Amino acid sequence: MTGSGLRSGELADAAGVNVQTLRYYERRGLLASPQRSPGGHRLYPSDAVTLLRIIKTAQRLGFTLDEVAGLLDAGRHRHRRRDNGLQARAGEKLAEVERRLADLTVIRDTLRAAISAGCDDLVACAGSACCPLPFVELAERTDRADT
Amino acid sequence: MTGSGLRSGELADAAGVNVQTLRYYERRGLLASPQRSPGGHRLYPSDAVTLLRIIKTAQRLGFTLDEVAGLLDAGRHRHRRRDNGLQARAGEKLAEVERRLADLTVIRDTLRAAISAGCDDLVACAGSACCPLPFVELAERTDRADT
DNA sequence: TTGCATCCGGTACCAAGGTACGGGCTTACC
DNA sequence: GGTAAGCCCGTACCTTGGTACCGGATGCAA
Repeated sequence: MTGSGLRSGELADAAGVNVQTLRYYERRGLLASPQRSPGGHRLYPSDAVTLLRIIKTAQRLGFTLDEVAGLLDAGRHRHRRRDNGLQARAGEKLAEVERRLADLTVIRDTLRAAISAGCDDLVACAGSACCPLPFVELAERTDRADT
Repeated sequence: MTGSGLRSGELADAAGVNVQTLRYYERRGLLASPQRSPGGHRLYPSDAVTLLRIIKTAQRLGFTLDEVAGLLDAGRHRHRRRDNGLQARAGEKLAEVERRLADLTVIRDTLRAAISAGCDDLVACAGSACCPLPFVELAERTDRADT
């Protein structure tokens, strides 16, 4: 009978994730341990698909899995003391994304400048005063373009 | 005598990196194996500081260590067949950074919309038609905000 | 009841860029 | 010469978000 729940493969297919990912999310606390069949197979309620979509959306917005778990928790027990809800966390994440955007913009502009200047050899550039690449200043910054 | 070269700790301090990182870069092929003292200690030429700055700058511009190694190689043996030099690679990296910027911009706008709309619970949002969070569309995209 | 697809738990592995640890040797300074 | 700091190498570990593999058990349909 179809009313008894989704098997892990069915849920994975429906949500577009790997079966292993479901078990991983369960370990990480994002998915509650579902009911089991008498033989021990997981049986998920059908709204688990929605939950997975929520997780994927939040992840897409830049939240880590730990943060997603926190967001889901915050929604469940209404512990929200004004600094705990989605609003607050989205605000922080927005600030983070904006910092990252500003940083990437600097990187983009620097790459453009290097291309315009015709730089074609890093070592030669480092020795010439007219190269736009910031060999000294940027050496201090620790974050990279893919962070 | 100071003319004999920098010891690994001195170079690491001068370049602002960890001593272990020097050995790591050597393994990765970014730093050539330096001369050794009679007892086996590394002795770097003083321009190794510049090389490390170059590496850090390229990294900062979004190149991976493998890519940095390629850039340095391309500069050394003049193998450049027009698609191999810094110009070409910077062009590709620029395109990559621009894609990332566009993507982050979408994320930023979505976060702003969620904040404006007053969303404060992901699960509730997923159930309401008026929430600006793209639970369906974005579920398809595999890349996340930190990629 | 047989056979095949699926699922189980546990563990290992992947990328990327390092960082840490341990046991033992070298170097530098007094 | 003594002592402390520094360095050697090899190896293990870290983060994040999964993915792969294994031997064995289960579910389901014919």
